[in-house]
Amino acid sequence: MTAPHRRNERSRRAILDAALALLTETGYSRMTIEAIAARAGVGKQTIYRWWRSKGAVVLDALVDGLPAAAALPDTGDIHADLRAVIRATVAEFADPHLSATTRALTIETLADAELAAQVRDRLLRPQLDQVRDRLESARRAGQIRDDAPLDQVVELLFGPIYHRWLLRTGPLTEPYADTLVTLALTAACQPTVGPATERQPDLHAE
Amino acid sequence: MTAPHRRNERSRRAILDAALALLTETGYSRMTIEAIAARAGVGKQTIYRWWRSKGAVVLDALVDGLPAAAALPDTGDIHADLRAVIRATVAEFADPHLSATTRALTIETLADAELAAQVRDRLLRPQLDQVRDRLESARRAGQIRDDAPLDQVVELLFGPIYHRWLLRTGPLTEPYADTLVTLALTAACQPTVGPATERQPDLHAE
Amino acid sequence: MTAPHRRNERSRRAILDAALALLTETGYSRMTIEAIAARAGVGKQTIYRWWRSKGAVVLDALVDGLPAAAALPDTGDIHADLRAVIRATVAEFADPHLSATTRALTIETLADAELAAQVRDRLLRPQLDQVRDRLESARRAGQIRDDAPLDQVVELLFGPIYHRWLLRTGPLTEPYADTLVTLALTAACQPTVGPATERQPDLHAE
Amino acid sequence: MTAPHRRNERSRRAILDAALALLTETGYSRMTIEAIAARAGVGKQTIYRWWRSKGAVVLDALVDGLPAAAALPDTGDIHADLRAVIRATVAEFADPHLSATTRALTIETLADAELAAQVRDRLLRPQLDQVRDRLESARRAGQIRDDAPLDQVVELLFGPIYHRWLLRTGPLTEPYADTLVTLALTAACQPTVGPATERQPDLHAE
DNA sequence: GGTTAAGCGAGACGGTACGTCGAGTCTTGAC
DNA sequence: GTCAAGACTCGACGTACCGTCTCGCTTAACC
Repeated sequence: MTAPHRRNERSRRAILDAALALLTETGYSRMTIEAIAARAGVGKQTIYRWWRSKGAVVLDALVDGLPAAAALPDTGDIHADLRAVIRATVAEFADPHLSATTRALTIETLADAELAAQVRDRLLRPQLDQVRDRLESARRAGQIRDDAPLDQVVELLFGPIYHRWLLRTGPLTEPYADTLVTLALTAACQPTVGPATERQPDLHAE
Repeated sequence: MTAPHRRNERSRRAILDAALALLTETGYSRMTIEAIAARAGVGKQTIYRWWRSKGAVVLDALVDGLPAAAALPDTGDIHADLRAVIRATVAEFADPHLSATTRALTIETLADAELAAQVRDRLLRPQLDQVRDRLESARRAGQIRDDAPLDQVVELLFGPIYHRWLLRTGPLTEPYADTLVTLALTAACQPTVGPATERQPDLHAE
Repeated sequence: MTAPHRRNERSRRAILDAALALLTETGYSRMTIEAIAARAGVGKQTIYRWWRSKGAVVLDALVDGLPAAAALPDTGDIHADLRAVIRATVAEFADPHLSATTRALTIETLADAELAAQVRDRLLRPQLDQVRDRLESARRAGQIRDDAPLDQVVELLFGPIYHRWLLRTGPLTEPYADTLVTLALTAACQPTVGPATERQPDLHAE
Repeated sequence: MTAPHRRNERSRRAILDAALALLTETGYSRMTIEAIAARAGVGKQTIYRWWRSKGAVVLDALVDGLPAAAALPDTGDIHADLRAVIRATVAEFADPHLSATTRALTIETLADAELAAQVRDRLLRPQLDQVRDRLESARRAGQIRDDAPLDQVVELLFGPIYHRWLLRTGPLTEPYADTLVTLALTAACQPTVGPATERQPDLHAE
């Protein structure tokens, strides 16, 4: 691979900025590499040299514009803490503007496994891990079952949101968020019903 | 709209067949209207005359090849019944071949709200409703809480599967399916934890 | 090949006109297919569909704009008649504008044998044949040697002009033209000097 | 200009060799500066620093590989001496390999007047001058007319060859060469026909 | 003999044009 | 009026080279 120290930082910035601007102005699918290059005052080749696809550029642009993930607040009240973050997440997905970008990027990931991994690890994992960490702290505090599969509880929270957003099967509102948190926590706190199931491997075990 | 009684059934079939074939052969995103027309031995116009987009053709092709949804078996054991259907669903998503098609359609869904509604109502809703109906029967049998929000419980089952499939955050296995069913049923059966939340409107109330 | 009756005459004309215009405005080498298409209000594909190269378009444009070759005037005075046509030819090559186009097309023919044949047969041969015909008439009138190789005499007239034009070894003026005609006719009229040479085959013999 | 004493001879050689190799391998028009640089293991800038264009490089490469021009043999028989050199010239143009190179350089010549002058003076003039010198000697020996325009006689010999080669209007054979010599010498030896023409300035008069 | 500016390889850069692809529209004749 | 066929305009694709521009490194000339 090319030594990255030769890379022109000014161009890199211009491209990411242009991508972000076009993303909000014209939407992902109507945005073209050619337009990004023109807007950034850059040759197309310079984009192709450093990124594999439109999706990769947008991903970089988004990650680049994101604040570093801080830990979730831990008030000691797991229910309240989760409600806050899930409400925020639901609101984000409900916002047509933010939603459009996510939607667009999701499309790209469906067709490009490499990109999907990047999106997952650089954009989403941090958010999921925040919640997981908060749940772990709650478990240590005895607020949720010892054998609760934390990863799946996290998915219990985010999965339905994605589902509803993706398939538009219902509104994304605050009461919805609250019910969701309650359901997930009930599943995580109460003793399980039904036959015992094999313990799921913890994806985060080191 | 053009009167459909003039429509050439032979062409319609050829187009849907070609679409299905190309879908599995070349994948959704590399498949073009032009290719469908060529493969079907049909003028491009004939496709544009009857369908709004590539996604619409594919949707028709898929729905066309699908069996009508029958009701889920009801053995009286809600846990066992759900486990069966969720295991099947997880297996379907884990299968690379079936998964490719779903993936394809999901892409289009993301970019086209009109199509999304069609996919949701013609392809997915029947499946979700089967599960919802089974849950309703369980509620009547007193096996789950009276005030459990059935729609959200359904999403508690399917959301995480979509999420894990979409983001590839973990394997889609049988034990995973079983744990998922247990968690969802726990949430639906056990008394809720945390503060009371506003009752969600039932999406199916008439 | 595609049935030509489907071809859009309006586009064809627009392309040839645009090519001719650009040829005189910007010169051959700075003229691009893209510019022709834009100027003609035509998709690039339409040019690529019907022509193999820029040179082919220009050739068509030139041939298209040319009057049908009439026979040279025959006053009975071969010397005067040739002087007229050779003076005109020399003037044409001396004109920077006309010359530029010829020069450009010649470049193209050097790299493309197919095109070269077209240029030779459709653009140049008619002109050469006019002169040859006039020489033949002079031979019949007993004004030049019976065994004079007419094709080579024609080349004796045009070859040096091309040479001088191509290599810029000297000015292209009227006196030059006149001397050239005199030399060529001397070669054609006077008895040959030196050892007898094998009779060259007449390229036009039927 | 940059002081040439700093110039890296190894690079110069590598570039000229690479140019010559690519010329015969891929042909002039498909050969690029980038390819020459890559092949020579040299930075592009090193080429641009010392040559103005692709043609200039090729010219240098060709001149570099050429023997110095010696005087033509002078047996006293002007016809025999010319026949020898013209036969050789015709053979050279008939050879597809040598011809390709000439063709290549001629292309560039057409588009670049500065280069044309170089080619003319460094490559062609020596050859033409050899013939001219031989003719001059013949004139002194009384073998050709006193007032014969030697420059134009030279062109009478070479022009038709170029013409036939360029336009591919006929074969380049020995008998053709011989006829050509006879015609040119007839024009130069015999009294002129037709009206007297203004004496052409001798291009070589000092 | 050490310093220093040049030439050097490498290759990124902003550009221009390439030739191709597919979109969606339009036209032609056959049925 | 629908169909197969396919030409049309349009716009973007990803690539190839252009000629210019740094970057460090090497090297030869002049102190």
